[in-house]
Amino acid sequence: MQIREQLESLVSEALQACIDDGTLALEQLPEPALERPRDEANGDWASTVAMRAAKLAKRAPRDIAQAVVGHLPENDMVQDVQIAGPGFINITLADSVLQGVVAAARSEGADFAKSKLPEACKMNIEYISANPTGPFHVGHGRWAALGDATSRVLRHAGYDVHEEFYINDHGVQMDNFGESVVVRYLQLLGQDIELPENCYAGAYVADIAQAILDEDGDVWADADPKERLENFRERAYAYELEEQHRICDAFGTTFDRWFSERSLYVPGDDGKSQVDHALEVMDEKGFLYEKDGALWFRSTDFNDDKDRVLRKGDGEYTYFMSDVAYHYDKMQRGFDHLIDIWGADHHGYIARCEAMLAAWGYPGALEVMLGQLVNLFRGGEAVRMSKRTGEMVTFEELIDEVGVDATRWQMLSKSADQTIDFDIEEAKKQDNSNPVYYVQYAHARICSILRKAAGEDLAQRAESGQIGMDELARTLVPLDVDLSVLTDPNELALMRKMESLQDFVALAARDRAAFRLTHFAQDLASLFHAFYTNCRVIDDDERVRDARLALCDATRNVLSVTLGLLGISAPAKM
RNA sequence: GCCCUCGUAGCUCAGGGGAUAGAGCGUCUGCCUCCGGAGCAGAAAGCCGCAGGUUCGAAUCCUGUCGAGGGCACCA
Repeated sequence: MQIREQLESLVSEALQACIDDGTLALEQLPEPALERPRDEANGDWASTVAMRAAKLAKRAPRDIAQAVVGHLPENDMVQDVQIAGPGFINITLADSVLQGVVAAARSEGADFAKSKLPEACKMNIEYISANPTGPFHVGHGRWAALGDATSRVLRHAGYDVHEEFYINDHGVQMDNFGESVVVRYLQLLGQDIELPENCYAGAYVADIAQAILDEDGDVWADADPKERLENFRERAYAYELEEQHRICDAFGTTFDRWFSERSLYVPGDDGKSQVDHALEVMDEKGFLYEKDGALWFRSTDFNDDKDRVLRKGDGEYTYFMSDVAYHYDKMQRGFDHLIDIWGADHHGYIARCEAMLAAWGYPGALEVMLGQLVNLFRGGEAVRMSKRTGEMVTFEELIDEVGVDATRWQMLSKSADQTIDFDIEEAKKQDNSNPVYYVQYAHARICSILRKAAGEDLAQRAESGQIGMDELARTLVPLDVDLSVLTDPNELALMRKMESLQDFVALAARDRAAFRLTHFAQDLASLFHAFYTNCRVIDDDERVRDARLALCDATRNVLSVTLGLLGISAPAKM
């Protein structure tokens, strides 16, 4: 059982005892109301039940607190209980409990601070979802970092998470893209034609045209325009999709599925596409109607501002129709909960999407996480990032220049609700102004200490990659080493922080707030550096030395787990 | 006009209805005979945009208001 749960049951027992012997006049057993005090002088955990129950029990909060404390069962894990302020019941854990966390942090490895949920909710999380018509821009980078970290945090908190990338390969933009390549191709052949208004102007389009020219020569110059457009479009599409895969890989973002929008229009075994199926269901329920030659979804029945067009007057389906079919498909696949991550500029699209899920009888199944946009700067000067000007800074250029770890940190260290002003020069700095290196430094420093303590042989084997840091540390200090000498305030503070991670992850998952892990990582690194400064690890006393090495090793793993949840590496050297 | 996000230290931002509102950067003062100084310790710095309300208790919840950004297509 987790520490929190054990404390909750202790407080509940005490409350029940108070009610049973008439000390507290309450009909119902109140919640134990445990929280973590901000100031560690107030203990490791605190219950606010006395203040909460004061009104119902018609007693002063401090009296209630006194009664609860008086009825608290004896328990080895509690070292001290104090009543403070208006009626807080402050609980300090025994050192042995914290020392147990060190042992767990060493033995559980990547699973440390993981939670198991009684029923693992099946979640589908969709993010980035770009048009395959050009390179990712820095905004896509934010969704990549956010979606990836959110997925990792949710998974660590016990959810069953399926990550998905939706390829917008169906609309008119695909033909515009193909047409752009055609124009560049013909220009390369010396033809004097201008790029039409709605075409893509980026230099990458000319690169694709050049590649086709290199491969096929001028055979397309006089080809059938329709055939040429299709050929160029599909080749350009394949090329950009490959690029997007490559960049996601480079950034460390993996998807369980890349879902093609086109596939929604392809008939299945029964001769019907997913679009047909979704329309059928909505028609049966009476949520569709025709007006002005178009097919409409009566989304106003479900809180939308106005009804939405699914099929236009010209017979083409809208982008919204695709999303309807796509989300229908997701629900058909058995997910309990859908998360879509979108930019704040898509805010107006939320209501109609929620409406369609409500129409099918799944109100609340769709959760849209909105992220505010990213503005790019270089040394304080705004940098343009428009896809159409051809003068954009792509996401790939950004991670090449800044690095994956620093880019992820920059994208994740703020709440998704905050606009990011990403300054390339600031993010590039490898000095103390960049917290990602402060955290990584703590990890590298620990590895260095472990290597030093392990002696040349082991250190050599670790550096050549023959053994990992885990194995080195376990060879150096066994997992069941005596930790009872870890009682210095610096040591206790470090252990307390590690103990809090599981709760922290669970809350970050609940609030979809992966960015909080950056703060945890900084706090933990800071506590380690303080411990390191004040407590000599490689001490003459063997018991102290071994216990402290174990503490270092535990911290190393917790830093690694925390950075791992953010998709950031934990280097053994830097 | 309507909808969403933000407004907290000089700057960038945390803050789960609870205790004296925190961190990093910047500024100032100290700390290297010893395990990685990308480090540590300390100081200065705030009517939490403004005004009401709910609550035992509000930076946090509600209403209004001012300011900044984003959005309100038979585009994708």
